[in-house]
Amino acid sequence: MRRSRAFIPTTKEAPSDASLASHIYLSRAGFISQVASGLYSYMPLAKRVIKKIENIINEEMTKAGAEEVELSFVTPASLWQESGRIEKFGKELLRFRDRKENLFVLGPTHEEMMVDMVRNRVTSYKQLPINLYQIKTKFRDEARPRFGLMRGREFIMKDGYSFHASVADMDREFDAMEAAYKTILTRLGLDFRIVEADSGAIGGSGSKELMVLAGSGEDTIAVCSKCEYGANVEAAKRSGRVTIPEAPVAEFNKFKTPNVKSIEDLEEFFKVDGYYTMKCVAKRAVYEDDSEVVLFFVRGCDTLQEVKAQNATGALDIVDVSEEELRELGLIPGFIGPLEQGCAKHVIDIDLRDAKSMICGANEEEYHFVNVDMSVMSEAYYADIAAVNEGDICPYCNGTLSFTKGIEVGHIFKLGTTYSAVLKAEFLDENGKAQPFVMGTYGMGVSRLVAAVIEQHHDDKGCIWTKTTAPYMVNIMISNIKETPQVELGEELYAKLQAAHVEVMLDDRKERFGFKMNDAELIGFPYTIIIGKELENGLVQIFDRKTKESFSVSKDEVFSKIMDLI
RNA sequence: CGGGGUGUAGCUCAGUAUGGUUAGAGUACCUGGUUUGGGACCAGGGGGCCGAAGGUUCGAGUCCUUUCACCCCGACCA
Repeated sequence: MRRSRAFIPTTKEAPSDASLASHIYLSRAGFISQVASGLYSYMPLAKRVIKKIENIINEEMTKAGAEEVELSFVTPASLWQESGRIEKFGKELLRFRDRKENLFVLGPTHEEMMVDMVRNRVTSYKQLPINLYQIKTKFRDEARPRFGLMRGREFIMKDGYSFHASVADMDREFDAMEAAYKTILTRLGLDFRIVEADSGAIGGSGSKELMVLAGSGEDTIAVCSKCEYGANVEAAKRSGRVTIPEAPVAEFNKFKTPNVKSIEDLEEFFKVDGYYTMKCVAKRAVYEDDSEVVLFFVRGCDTLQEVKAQNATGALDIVDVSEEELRELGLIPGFIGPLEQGCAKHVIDIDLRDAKSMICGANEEEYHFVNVDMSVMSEAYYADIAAVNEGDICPYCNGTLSFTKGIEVGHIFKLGTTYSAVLKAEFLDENGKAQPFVMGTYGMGVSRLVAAVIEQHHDDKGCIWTKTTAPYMVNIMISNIKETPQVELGEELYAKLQAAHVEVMLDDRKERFGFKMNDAELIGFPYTIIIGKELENGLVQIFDRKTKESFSVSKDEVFSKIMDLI
């Protein structure tokens, strides 16, 4: 492509509302154009990058035995009513009616559509397994879209669904998809981690997220210093802590503790480590038809992980409760403990099972119990509800956990029969018995990947595309188009590289050197061939965007040199 | 969905407290000229329903009411 003919509207200034590097540079370099909140148009450069990513996904999916399909974007609301998700998704589903007043939904994900396509067509275990995927625009009417392509309302996603006759076969496919996703992200040139994730209300026996590591990521993930373990903090586990403080020595007793309400007060009052105190976090668990107050107990040095807490109760949502509500139930905020207290349901963190030497509220104004032995509460409901801390011990080895930020670019689920059962998608097994399909689902955010590449690969000058994602591999810059020899060499190289199937841009604009260089750095071509002053000595320069270094080569060798580099 | 903020030239923004000729700057764009290794310089030029609707007033970008859009924090995000 000739730069003089290309539609690449670069600007010196970023949109005032852009804060993330990917948003700023993709806007400034003329990749994307915002049209409304969470809606972006892809200009030529972005379109090229998207195609590259899609091609890599297609290649790896094909290798893994998956078949590409395309489901309609507009989906009948009746399918969503059938699965029950029309309520669950709520306002995120954009609904509208056609001229015949039939209700439709813009597809935010396509489990229902895919199941609908397969059910009654695949009817025997002999036809299984199958794995179908598509790469398509999705629409979720997010309450608050933000960060450019990172969290748009309309976005491109690869979504795949596999159908199996057994859980074991689904597990096999799940592992194969994980491996394929690993290959895809590696080929894209990304530094990533596959982590264990919260499966959420949708259930299923397991899920993993693919996290591109970047400081600007919205998710916090815990990673092990020694082994491969990584998990979203919403799901991270631990096996304990490195050092356990010395236990306080005391007899079981009820102590008067005036004005000692917070954990800090307790630690100060008894001169004891927070490890031996018990914190109560009261929440209201909201279910489909009713709600109740639930008391969550964790060690004073821990914090409640709300996603885990929600999962432990099976609630649809958990919300804060006021002190007044607690008092109405007969609870005394600041002095709530698990002993001798039956006002509300308890969930106790597993780390407190059989804990000794604990201090907890006595459910009486200004009193705490000391030297509590939790083994007396062995019948209580224990669950993993505490957030892991940096420095906690890995659940699989003796390494320690540390936190890092990640961008979720993929999520793979073992769905099981969640959808097939409710949508009555069944096959006949070897015994002629009807069984719902066992399913897996595999998502990857294509447009989010575009942003993720830049979040991980940029500098203060602009984008630094990896070789497999770059919209053009080589940029030929003619420093001064009034110098005929420069133009001639530029044209010659341009023709030669095109003939060699290299994606090449020829910057033939009547602009000054500095202007064109800044432009090239902003766009982020991996290599720029600078044809300029040194041509008098038979030399041109090759500029490497990643290292920002350039070196001279003779004009006769530049073609073979660039072919070596790419 | 709660709280806050902003809408003026393609873009980034002044101007609005205290209403007053023809609404400004930088940048981008067009013309001509000089430049040509890190976003050049000079001269000339085009470009605005001041988000929208209604109101107050002799007079509204500015004051009042309504509304829409966009952004930020939070909640939400299988």
